[in-house]
Amino acid sequence: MSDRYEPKQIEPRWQQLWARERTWEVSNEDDGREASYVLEMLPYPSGEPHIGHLKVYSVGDAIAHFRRRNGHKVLHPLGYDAFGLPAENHAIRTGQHPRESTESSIAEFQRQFRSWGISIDWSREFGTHEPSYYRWTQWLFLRLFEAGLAYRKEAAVNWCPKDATVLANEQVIDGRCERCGTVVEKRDLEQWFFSILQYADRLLEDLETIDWPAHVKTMQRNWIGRSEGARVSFNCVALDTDYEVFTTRPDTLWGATFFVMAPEHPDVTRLSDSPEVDEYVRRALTESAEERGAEDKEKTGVALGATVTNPVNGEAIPMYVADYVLMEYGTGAIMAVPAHDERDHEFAVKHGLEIRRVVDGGELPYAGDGPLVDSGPFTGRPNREALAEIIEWLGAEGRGEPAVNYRLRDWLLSRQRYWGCPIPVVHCPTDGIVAVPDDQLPVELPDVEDYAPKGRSPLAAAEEWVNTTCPTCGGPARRETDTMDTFVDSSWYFLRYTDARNDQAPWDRAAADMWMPVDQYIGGVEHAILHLMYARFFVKALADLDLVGVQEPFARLFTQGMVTRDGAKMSKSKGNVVSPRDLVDSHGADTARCYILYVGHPAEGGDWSDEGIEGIHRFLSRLWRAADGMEQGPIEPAGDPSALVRKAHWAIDKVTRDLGERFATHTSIAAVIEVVNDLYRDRDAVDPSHARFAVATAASLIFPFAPHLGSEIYEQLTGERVWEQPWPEADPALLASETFELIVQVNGKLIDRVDAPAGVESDEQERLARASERLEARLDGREIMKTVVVPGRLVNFVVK
RNA sequence: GCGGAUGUGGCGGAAUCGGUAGACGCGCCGGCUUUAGGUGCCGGUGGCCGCAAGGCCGUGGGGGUUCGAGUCCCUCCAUCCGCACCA
Repeated sequence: MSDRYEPKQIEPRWQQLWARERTWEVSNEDDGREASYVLEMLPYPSGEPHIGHLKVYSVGDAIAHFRRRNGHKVLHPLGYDAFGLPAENHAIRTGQHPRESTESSIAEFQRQFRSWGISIDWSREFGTHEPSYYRWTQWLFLRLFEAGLAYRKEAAVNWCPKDATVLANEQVIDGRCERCGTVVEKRDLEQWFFSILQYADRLLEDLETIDWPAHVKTMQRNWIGRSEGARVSFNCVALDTDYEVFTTRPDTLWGATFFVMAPEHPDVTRLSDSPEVDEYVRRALTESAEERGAEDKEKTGVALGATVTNPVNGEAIPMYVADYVLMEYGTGAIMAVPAHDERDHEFAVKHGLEIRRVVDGGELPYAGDGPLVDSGPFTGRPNREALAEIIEWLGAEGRGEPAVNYRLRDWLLSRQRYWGCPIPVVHCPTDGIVAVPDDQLPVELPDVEDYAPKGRSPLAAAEEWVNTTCPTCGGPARRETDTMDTFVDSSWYFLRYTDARNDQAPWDRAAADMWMPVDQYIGGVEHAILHLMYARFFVKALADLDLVGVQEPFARLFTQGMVTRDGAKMSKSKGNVVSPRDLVDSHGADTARCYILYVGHPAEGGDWSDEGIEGIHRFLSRLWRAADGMEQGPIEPAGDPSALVRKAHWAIDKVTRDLGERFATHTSIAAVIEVVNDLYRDRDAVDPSHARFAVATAASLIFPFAPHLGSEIYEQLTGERVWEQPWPEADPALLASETFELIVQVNGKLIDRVDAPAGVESDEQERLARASERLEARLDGREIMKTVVVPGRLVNFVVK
């Protein structure tokens, strides 16, 4: 053994041992231990791992190790989210098959993940692009299809002209494609959808049952966007048609002074053939979502020259077409109440329309509550109370009913792209859409010459593959050429890990029941909506099909903060990227892992500092040198416990609570540093057996963060494998010290500190405080009005 | 605009239940070791006044509750994140 800490010699040895002995593999057999499922979000293998990957696995691995040593049987698997656009775009540029580039990235990820020493059950590893995986993605799609939860319909969908594919609502950020930033267009296309909207209420209610960060729950609630109100019919005499609107404020019906339709509303052109309307609609439709949604956009619109009848007072109110009304929400038409809605107010002012107050209160537009005015039979009633009665009254008249609306839309899952899971259906001229029978799965992705999207899936060019026979009638039929959104792949992967090698079923029910739900899920907050909402929907749908026994996939969620450098996000363009590979090369995996967990609480962002990592490296070196020369033998401290032994017990208690209860990895590591510092300071005075105990304890406590060094030192001192040892327990008797520093205050200000015996009586504690010389000087003869004694802590004298 | 979070030394951060503000690390200063640099080890390090003893100030600003506030309440400011014409 050299006299220097050499991670390059220590780390590979342990990694090889763990691989050879398959240390982190777990079986699905019940062995009496509590089953615990710790999972980091599935990585997308592109290029090589970045610092965010190092962080998520450093956090997750610490939790997995901590649980194992606390008696849990831990499932901690890993795989790859291998389908997707970057690999395909790379293929378009270079002609290299996406499978090749993806698999070489996966190989690099595997190599680096192993070099980090994370405790993964590699026997359950897979990529979502492997036919043995996507066979079951297709199988699950068919179960949802049979249940009516996957369907095809024509709709105005988001189209990214650059990526030449449709996008889900969730993938459009500020009117732009999430991936490439191109302004998206609306196109009417027939597409596949999942009925996530049907699950909106359950997705909302069950948030109560899971332990997730509040802000993530809030984001999901806002995204679902549930609004309660009423659907109300307005009759249009000219066309003899009833138009329904959705409103959350039926109490303001008496204040409705006009009626507005979205430009996309099919009846707009029937209601008016004026060139002005025609021109307005045409312009609105060519505008991008971004332009139309611009913050300070004026409220434009054109009168349709027709009227509708307000059902509550029989009044004829004018109809308009205006682009501030959206076709996708509600019914594509609204009743406008300018006195009590900001947008309607703005429109009314601009177009000189009547503004009629019906709720008493502040300045118009007034969206608050108050007594109703000018509201027929409801005049004088508090608006909130009247609201329900108005809905009831509308119901009796046949003019309305209670209604709930959601912001959430059904999940558009088809993509006109190559590198994804084929949708397993065929189109038959006789039988229509026909599911591919289960025994013909997987429908394998064929090889093609040209990956470039041309407004239809590149798969359409694989004629031999496309032309097939109908499973129902045996006649000629064509395969579906769209592929699935990659979020489908990642909506069930955590179930596959429970039984990853099963070729008879996606998973064995008993295996899934044993492990699910994931006890601790760890990942970036950027998936707060997309992945986390889709996976929740999938599990609920699968529960309804009796394929799983849980309603929620992830019982607890931990969202890690982003690692920055110089306060900025790391990016190649800024040139401030820290590569995990270089770090492991220069300092070793243990140092890299510890540093990332030490800069701050892992839920917060942390700013990378090249000097900071040296500090952690120094600490691990000091720990290593403290052990250097120590022989194998017992680690129980001999004789009376010294301050150092007490300190070690204090650290055990601190790390157990910080790591176990609040994921506070930074203060956990700081506690171990303190033990090592104390040992160095006192090393000449300390009993050798106490020093051994301190070093062994430090090794045991640092193991979840620095597994190689922890194992190395622990083995050197004890001959044992630290991961097979139970998590250490602090001796409560050694946590309580015999004396404490009694704080003496005057009016809450610190005056003096005096030594006092632990467990001292209140009277005695006060007497000790009064004896302080500095107190006397400070009181300067003033009278003590009141004395506050906090046992075991302080005495506060209130004067004057 | 709505919703959420955050604000503490030169820097990252700690203070977990209203009770010693600044743990731990970086940086900086000093000492020892060393031919020297580096490494290592020891000590110091919130600001101001003071030779010292000691004193005063101090957790984004202002106000409040309390014997006592970084922590609770009100208000303002700043930064970050999410949503954004959702009727």
